[in-house]
Amino acid sequence: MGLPHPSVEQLDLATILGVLGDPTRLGIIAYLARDEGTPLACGGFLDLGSKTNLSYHLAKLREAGVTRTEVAGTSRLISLRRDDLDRRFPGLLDSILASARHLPAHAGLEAR
Amino acid sequence: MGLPHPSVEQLDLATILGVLGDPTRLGIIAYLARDEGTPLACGGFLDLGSKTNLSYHLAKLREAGVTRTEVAGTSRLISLRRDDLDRRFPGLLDSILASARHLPAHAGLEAR
DNA sequence: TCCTTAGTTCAAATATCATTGAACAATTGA
DNA sequence: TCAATTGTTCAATGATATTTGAACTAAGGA
Repeated sequence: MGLPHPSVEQLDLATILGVLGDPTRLGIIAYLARDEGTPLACGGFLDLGSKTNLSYHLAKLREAGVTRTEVAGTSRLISLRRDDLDRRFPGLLDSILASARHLPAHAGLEAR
Repeated sequence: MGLPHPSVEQLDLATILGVLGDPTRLGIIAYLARDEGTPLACGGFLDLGSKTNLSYHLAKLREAGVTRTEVAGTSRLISLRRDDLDRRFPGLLDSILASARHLPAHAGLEAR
């Protein structure tokens, strides 16, 4: 049984910007953007916060329509809603990801 | 005596996105983008909120580095920090403004 | 069946945000 | 000087947001 996701028409710019205005959540989408082909399980973000806290932030991202969450056994596979976001807000995701690339948090990621 | 503004190096992506994740503030920058050549006084935003409330939101935008506020007599002239934002976060402002253009709030503006 | 793994939900505590009206300050024009 | 115009500051209020640990659920494997 899938989790609730907003439709493309329901995507709201203020909501999306508000949700992305947080270092943890920017970190999450930076991780996801590293290889958009492979969805990540929640555990993949564990160095960004506690399990409970990540559950909270990942729900925010999903509810805002930034990410898609698929249930796979006991795991949740998280991916960026790239197509939907690009259709609704062209260029927005890319400019945010490019800007996030210069973030200290992401500089850390680069070193892995 | 000028008001405090963050330097270009101090511009923070999460802070900027957070500040723009609000309908009133998105409305303000949409107004400003209508004619970037002419700064607007606070009074120009009065249909977006009360005087007091606008003072609050305009301070948020200035403190995040989104807008510049120049003192001119009893007025404050507000403008977008287009150059600084483009230098630090290329394409970000434009994609947000383009996305904001499809907002209901901005549809109202179009009719003026 | 029993245990482990992977996440969620809940309640509580704290912090931050948004909005308002009243009072205030500074500039300008009569 | 007086009064009007433009905004800011303050205090109070109510609404959201963030974080935590404990308890919980659901799926998989031994």
